[in-house]
Amino acid sequence: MIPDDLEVIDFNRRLKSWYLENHRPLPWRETKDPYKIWLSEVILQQTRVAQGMPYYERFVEQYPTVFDLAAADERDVLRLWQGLGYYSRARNMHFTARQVANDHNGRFPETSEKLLKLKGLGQYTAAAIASFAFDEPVPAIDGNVYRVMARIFGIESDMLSNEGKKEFAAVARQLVSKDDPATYNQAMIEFGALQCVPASPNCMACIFKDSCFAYEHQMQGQLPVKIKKLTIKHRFLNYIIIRQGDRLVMHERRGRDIWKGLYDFLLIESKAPATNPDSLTILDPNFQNFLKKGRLTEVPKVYSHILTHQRLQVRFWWLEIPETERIDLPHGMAFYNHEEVEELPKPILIDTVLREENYL
DNA sequence: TAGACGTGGGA
DNA sequence: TTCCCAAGTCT
Repeated sequence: MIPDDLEVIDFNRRLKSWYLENHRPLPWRETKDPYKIWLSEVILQQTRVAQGMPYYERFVEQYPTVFDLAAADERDVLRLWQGLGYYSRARNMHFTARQVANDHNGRFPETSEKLLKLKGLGQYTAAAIASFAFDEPVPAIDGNVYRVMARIFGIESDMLSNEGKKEFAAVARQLVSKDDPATYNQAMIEFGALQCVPASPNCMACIFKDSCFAYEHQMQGQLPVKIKKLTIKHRFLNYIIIRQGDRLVMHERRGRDIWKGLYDFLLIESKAPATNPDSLTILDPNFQNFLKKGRLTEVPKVYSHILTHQRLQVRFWWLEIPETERIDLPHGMAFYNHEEVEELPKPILIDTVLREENYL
């Protein structure tokens, strides 16, 4: 199971030659700039290359250096991030940019140990940056690498458990090339992404088919072992889009719920689908007040939005307030004109609805 | 430390 | 439709 030194040398030689012939030319691989490498790594956390690529291009364009990102408003950073998901990545990235700019003269720490102290950088990302930008011989273990190691070396422990992670890390430390850790880590990741894919890998075309544990035992479908218990919560969200002229009432989401830092509308959450708005007045006294001042129209379509741990069923109502009415908004809520609404960071669901309703 | 955190794509 | 997955991290 644990490879000996000779096996490690052979493995590295084969892997590197595969990488040199087969890797994709990705922009963040053309640079040693730790800032750009960091941007790409954060963007790619739990994200496919195809999905992250346009965001990477836009961030580099908009914020060419860590100082540019540090100088930006968090709101604008979130807006540029809109649609990528896991928005804490954007908030942490912005925080870290300011820290690097202000406390480190714009220079990123050069070891994985120090990088690990920065917000938004865990074991994987710290190792990735340390090896890619500074050639530190540390293994960067992401989902691809877990899969490659589990299959080739037959590691059957749960990659999501702490003991499992330790076992993988121990093997990974043996494997990582001391001469060229940057290429080694890129190669492991790329090999997992292109050849040793999660579903139906083409093992006939694999350079390791003569020595792969999973192939030998036909366990490609069982490895790696991931034991996850995921409970899906169903929620019913009812949004009142208060509108006066071209202005909408929006507010920034705070607290521990989803979409923190993003903007949405007056939200009334119910325990069951709310078919008539009257039932919502009981749940929200503010709504009752607004209702008297305007005209309510329902958006007929019911939206379903799926998150990792939640399944959202969402309804929208427009509440049109005549220009002559003056209304008091609850704390944190404000009117935003058309241009401002466009510029605000919003959950993709909100953006979609505003487009489908021909507001944006 | 187990659970939470987005979105889109493919089988 | 439903499920799983995708360059993980935070609390």
